[in-house]
Amino acid sequence: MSENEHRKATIYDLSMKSGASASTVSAVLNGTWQKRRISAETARRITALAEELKYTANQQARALRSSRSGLAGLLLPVYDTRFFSSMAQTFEAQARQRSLLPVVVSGRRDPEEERRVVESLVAYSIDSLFIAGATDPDGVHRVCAAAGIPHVNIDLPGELASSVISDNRQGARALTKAIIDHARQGGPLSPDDVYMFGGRDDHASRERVIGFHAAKTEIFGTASGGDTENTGYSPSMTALAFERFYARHGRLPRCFFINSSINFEGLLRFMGGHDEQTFADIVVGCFDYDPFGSFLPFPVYMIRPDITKMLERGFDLLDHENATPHLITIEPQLVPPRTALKGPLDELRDKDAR
Amino acid sequence: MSENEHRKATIYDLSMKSGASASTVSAVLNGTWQKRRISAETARRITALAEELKYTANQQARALRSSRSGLAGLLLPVYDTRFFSSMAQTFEAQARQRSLLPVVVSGRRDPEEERRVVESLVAYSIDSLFIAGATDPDGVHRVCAAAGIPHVNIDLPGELASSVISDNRQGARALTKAIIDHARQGGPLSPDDVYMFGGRDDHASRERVIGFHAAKTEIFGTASGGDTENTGYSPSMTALAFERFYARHGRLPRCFFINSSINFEGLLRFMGGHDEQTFADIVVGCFDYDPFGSFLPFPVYMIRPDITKMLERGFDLLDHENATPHLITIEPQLVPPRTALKGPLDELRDKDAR
DNA sequence: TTGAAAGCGCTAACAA
DNA sequence: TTGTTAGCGCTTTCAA
Repeated sequence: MSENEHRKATIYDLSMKSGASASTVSAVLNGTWQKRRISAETARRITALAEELKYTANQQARALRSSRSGLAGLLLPVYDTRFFSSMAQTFEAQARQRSLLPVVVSGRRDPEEERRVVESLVAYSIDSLFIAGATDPDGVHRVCAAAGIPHVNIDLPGELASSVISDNRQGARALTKAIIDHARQGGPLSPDDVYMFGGRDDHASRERVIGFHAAKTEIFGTASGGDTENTGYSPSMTALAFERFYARHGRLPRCFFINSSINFEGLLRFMGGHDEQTFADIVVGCFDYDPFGSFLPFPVYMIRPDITKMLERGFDLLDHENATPHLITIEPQLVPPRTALKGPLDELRDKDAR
Repeated sequence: MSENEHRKATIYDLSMKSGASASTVSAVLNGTWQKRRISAETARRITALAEELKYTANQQARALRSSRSGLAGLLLPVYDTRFFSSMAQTFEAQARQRSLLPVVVSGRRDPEEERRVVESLVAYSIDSLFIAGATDPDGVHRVCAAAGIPHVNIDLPGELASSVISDNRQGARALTKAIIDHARQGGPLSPDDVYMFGGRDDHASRERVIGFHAAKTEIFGTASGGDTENTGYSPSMTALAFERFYARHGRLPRCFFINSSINFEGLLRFMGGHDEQTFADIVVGCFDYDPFGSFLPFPVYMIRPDITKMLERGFDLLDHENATPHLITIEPQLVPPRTALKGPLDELRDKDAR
């Protein structure tokens, strides 16, 4: 404590001390002074004074008056997944580059909660909203539209606003081919050896199922039925699905595709109850990237969506204000087993090592 | 599009339509109406009208007037680690319970950046700040103090403000004992077989080193020297440390303690370049929790800090406004290998499975 | 090249 | 029990 906790300086303080009017001070400090033909000398004086008094503008006042808050929102389902936390990280960097303050919130895959948290953002008049992985993007769209807030969907498309998504179908196809090819090296494989677990009835999952079947058909000439199990985005339901399969067949499928890292956690739970034997000859694909997944005791192929590019396109869309909703598709990356990719923070972390 | 994008309703709109004055409307809508002795009937009428017009208060105006913004800040080093993303998730829940809007920012372990991002929060007059894992908590403290913003340190203590931290020393001691006990089951072990990698010269790392040596001394009677390697919080530096060790000894240590999941990623990178033989008989401890880490092809013990409790104590401290800085220590949890703990979101995810 | 003045939407004395 | 009034700190015409 002991610090000088005096009120923050305002433009009126600067106005007093500089002899200039408050409006002049305001113009100098928010960069519009050239336009207002204020002399460079005056500007310099005021800037120097501002620095000396450590002036920073009150954003609430600015927002109230100009009705632009300088806040950019990102709606996530959850944070604690590699995919979404990377997205938060990347979003923060990109928002700051545009001198916006990022506000990240999570809707917990509950349409009600999604609406509530977005309304809490709307109450702060955020300037724009990125909707990532919402259960009900169109519901969220409606609350944004009612408040006149520009918004884009990221990773999961909506009908009513522009969207930037991963190429789920091609990604799933490539992933499926990769695990089948790998599994075949261990001996002949039939379509019945190739399963898919996780996901639910959303756009991404549907596209991935299509890609999954496309790859099976290309390779085997047929896709066999009953080879996908919809478990929602739930670790425990996914674990149960594995238990059921195991109880029925006395083994896991030779080769399977897991819909996301959240579902992958279901496999981890299953692993907790079974010995290493059980996993001796399986080959797994996961439509998500987590560096730890890559080093499990069996081969794991993963798909990493290109988050940086998705967000960049999202900002582009907001800048250009299209009349009709656009759909932009971004190619994801296939990550082979035992690969530790560098993240967006790697240079930071490295720089940081003393 | 096509939506009715009309201006949001204000208390004046409600005042007009209800016949009551703006201040009455305001009092009703912000809950102070009992105190102002406004009749229940009036309150009811106005509330109903507000609902009908979907009124929500303009938080900027409220903040400007009342100088309380309703924003609660959390400063993290990075998001994309299980520990910090769980913290963000838990923080959001707890902030919302107190009807605050959580704003999470990352300082990237750079004192400069930390100050900058905190200043950006101060510009929005956040009501309080949680400082988690800052490189320079006291620097951040100074900018908060200058602006009169209440703040607490979480997980890493500061000298100048109250702090809630994990019991790093006892946690490290328990972790070290656990890995030594486990490794001894595979044959006799000498103190030279037990190493520590990662961390740097901060409070947490120092405490962990003390706990690490305490455990070794308790078990072996001596701690041997040169058994810790400071790599910073950098995956690549940690990977290099493993490479160096391997080059010198032709193997990894039988038993080692990794300071955090970020350093653990260094081991993953090392794994990418070496075959499974190399990891056949090692036992690893990690002072951090990641569900994937638990299922690597060798035993991994982990320590999970009790994030929920740390944040709760943090909010308590802010509520009670102590004059002198307090230090609160929270016991972390030891997680044995092949354990998939449930997270704070588990019920949500499960509920979610259809 | 600059200043005066109005007002963004809300809260909180103070009056009535 | 309710209304009037004066700002919070800023932006933005409009006038000088």
